[in-house]
Amino acid sequence: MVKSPRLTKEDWLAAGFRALAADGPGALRAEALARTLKTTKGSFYWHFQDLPDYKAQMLALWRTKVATEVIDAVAQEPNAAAQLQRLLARAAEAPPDAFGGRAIEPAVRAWALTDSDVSAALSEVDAIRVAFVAKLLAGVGLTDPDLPQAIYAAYLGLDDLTAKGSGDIATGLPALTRLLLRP
Amino acid sequence: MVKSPRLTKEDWLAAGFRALAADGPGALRAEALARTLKTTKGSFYWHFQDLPDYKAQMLALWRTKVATEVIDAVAQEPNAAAQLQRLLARAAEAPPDAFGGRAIEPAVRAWALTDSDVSAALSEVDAIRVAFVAKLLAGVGLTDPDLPQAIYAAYLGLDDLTAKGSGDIATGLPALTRLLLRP
DNA sequence: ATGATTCCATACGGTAGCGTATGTTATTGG
DNA sequence: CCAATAACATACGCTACCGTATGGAATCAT
Repeated sequence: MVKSPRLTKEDWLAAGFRALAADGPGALRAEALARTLKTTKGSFYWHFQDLPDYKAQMLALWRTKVATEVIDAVAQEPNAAAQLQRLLARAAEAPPDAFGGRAIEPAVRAWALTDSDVSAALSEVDAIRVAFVAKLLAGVGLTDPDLPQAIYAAYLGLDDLTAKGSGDIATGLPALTRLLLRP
Repeated sequence: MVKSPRLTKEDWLAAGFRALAADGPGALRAEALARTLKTTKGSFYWHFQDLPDYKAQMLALWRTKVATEVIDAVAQEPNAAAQLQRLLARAAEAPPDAFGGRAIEPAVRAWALTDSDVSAALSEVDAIRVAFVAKLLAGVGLTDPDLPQAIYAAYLGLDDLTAKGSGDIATGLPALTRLLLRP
């Protein structure tokens, strides 16, 4: 299954996410991306107006992907307790390295440090996730208003700890799970 | 107290940390830093051999600063329980914006994504801190081997949540404290 | 003071990337 | 098969930065 030599907009965006995950936001350059795609920036500037336009489309794509990603993944579980366990177990897994997976989240967070649009989108995503965790916790009787943020912060921090490629997968969240679900 | 127009190596390094915190690792450029210091890169290349040398010195300085920073801050407390509470309370505070403070930690972590030396130093620092938290937790009878990593991850994640300058200080760790210290 | 040394300014060549302009090939509709 | 258009290649001027080289100013030792 050889790919067509013609590239789509989505090919460029996917390459952007790979570059972002591998080398950070500084790797989002037209000519560098063109080299990895074995083409030239003539293609880039046909599909996109300029770099800001390209980055905005990357951000929009990421934004829609992550909006419901985690929520959908646990929605199949029957009740809040099971959903919560599923969520925390998921957090302890090795992140999938595909685009949109958790592997690029630290890179997006790094990106947000220098781009206010990314920062705003990230704040939205964080708020959505914290609210979701709060709902699950309330379902098992934990109503401390600060707890959802703490749980979500642990989720983010474990991403940080594993993103450095130290090899070993962080195993902290099961410990939190035990702590939370004890009666 | 007007500063001397002559700059020291430390002035350059401090400017680097300000730039890193404000604009990310991509801001560590000789000429850009020179502009903020109202001088020229002639000074930079007198104090430092080149950019890699400069970055290595920044990293070494940060590395020594953070090695004992948090540990010293809580060492004055008499026992493990008090030290633990002090640590978690500290984590919930607004980070000091001075150099070496927690404000630059997300930036250093972003920096680590594209620099393996930074990544290695960060792994060391993480390991030291996790070990310290483990000691404190053991002092209050919590010996779950995964728990220190979870607590530290929450600490990191709260930095992420506040680093975006959303204004409101994260208040999640007190919730974790209550959860941990209940009998 | 003055000579030596430290510190900084300026000019230079080289590289890499941006965005545009324009030419060239590939694909499609009729 | 052949326009028409979509997709890409190439060349260009521009800017920003790197690292060096060298001259000049500030500071210090004696």
